[in-house]
Amino acid sequence: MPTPEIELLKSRSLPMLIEEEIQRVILSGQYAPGDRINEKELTLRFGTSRGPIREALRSLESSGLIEQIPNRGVFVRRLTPQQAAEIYDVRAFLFALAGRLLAMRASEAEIATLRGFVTAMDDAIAADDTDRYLRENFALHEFIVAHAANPVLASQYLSLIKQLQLYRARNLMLVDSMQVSNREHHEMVEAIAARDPDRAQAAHMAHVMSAKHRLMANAGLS
Amino acid sequence: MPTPEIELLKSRSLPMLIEEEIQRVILSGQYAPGDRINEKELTLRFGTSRGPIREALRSLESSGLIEQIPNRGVFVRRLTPQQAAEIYDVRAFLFALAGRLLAMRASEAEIATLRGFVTAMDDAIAADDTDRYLRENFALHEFIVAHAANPVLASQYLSLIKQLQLYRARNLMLVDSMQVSNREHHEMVEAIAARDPDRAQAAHMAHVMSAKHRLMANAGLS
DNA sequence: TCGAATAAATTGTCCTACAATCTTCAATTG
DNA sequence: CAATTGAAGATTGTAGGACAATTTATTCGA
Repeated sequence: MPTPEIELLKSRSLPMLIEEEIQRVILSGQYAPGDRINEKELTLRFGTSRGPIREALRSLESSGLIEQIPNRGVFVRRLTPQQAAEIYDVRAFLFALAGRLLAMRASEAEIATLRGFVTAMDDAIAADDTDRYLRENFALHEFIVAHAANPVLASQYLSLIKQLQLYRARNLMLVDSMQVSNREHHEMVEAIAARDPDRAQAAHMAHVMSAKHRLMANAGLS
Repeated sequence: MPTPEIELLKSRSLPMLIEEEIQRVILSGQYAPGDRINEKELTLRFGTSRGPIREALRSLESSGLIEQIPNRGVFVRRLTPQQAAEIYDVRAFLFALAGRLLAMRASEAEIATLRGFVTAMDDAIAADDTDRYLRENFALHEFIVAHAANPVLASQYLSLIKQLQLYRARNLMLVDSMQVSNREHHEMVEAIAARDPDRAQAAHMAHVMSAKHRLMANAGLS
């Protein structure tokens, strides 16, 4: 009886829609890390039977957002600082590859777009608009990865990003780190504009590692 | 009468076992890329109902071994040379990270093991024993990734390796390329032994890119 | 032989059922 | 009173039947 909103299927299968919705709920924080996810509750929420629900959960498991414990159910994954650090290392290398690839193939239009993001972030910093900064920041990163023309890379990178969202060290971006961060963005984009793969690769990797260190420092780690 | 199979069920769920078995069948080539996978056939093969089968297939889909087409079923994924090349690029960067991490933390015992692999491969080349070379080669790569102490890295790397196995360009290793390849292994291992992260990183990346180029050349591409 | 009509097979989903296991919570015991 | 036990109750894991929607195979007619 509930949720008639999921009538848009036909293109995507029901488990896929359910998967996306559960993912959305997890990433939005409605389900917190460690929370148990109840199948019956989901059948009520979506108005489907357990079959599609269980299929969706299987899919989510391989994406690293939930953990399945036999006979006990599925739980929203809980990331340790250690695990977050490991993800950052992998992310740095993937992002470095994205930067290198983009530097080798970026069009003038793409470069203009990239510069637009950086300028927008400069504006956001000047206006002390953290929300806007974060939005533009995410858009820049996503743009770079999406335009590197390597779907495998994009898929693995996005998977890591999602997992990192489980690690809410509630690190409120300080104006200070926004400035540092955007200086790094500037170097990344200029390296791409210069069509210098090595420089771009280094800049992209340095940027993620720098973000990692900022986060770890924030969390009181090394 | 505790059969081993029942014991396995304690630790791993039925869909997981099914998933592993299907994966084994795919990687062994029994199911070829493009083949359709029939649910009913699988229920007969495994003696289970469709539920666990479908769950296993969902899991396999996110691992990139199969593709799901709505209302048509699941098919063993078919990789284009282009896609294989993309996977190689990502693999190169992940492997570079593995090399770097291992160079920073390898124990004397680990280094000895690594040298053992390289020596074994030299022997295999001398004996023109391709099978043994391939076995040791796989073991070396796996060892490096497993001992880099980054589970996220290991998991993504292994996922790529599995996908690459779908791309059977039947590139029979030539003695020639075995020699080149093992020279690269030597440099990788010595860089690790020297605890030189930058050198190890470069050597590992170069090795994978070199393998990529050998494969692409074999396949008649650039 | 070709194409259309028909039959068969397959997927996607729901439902009910039930054993195995986990969780809860109250009664019992030390 | 705290800790333990143990019986309900809940939940997961799996089976199996059912059926609409869709795809694939087959047959038949032109």
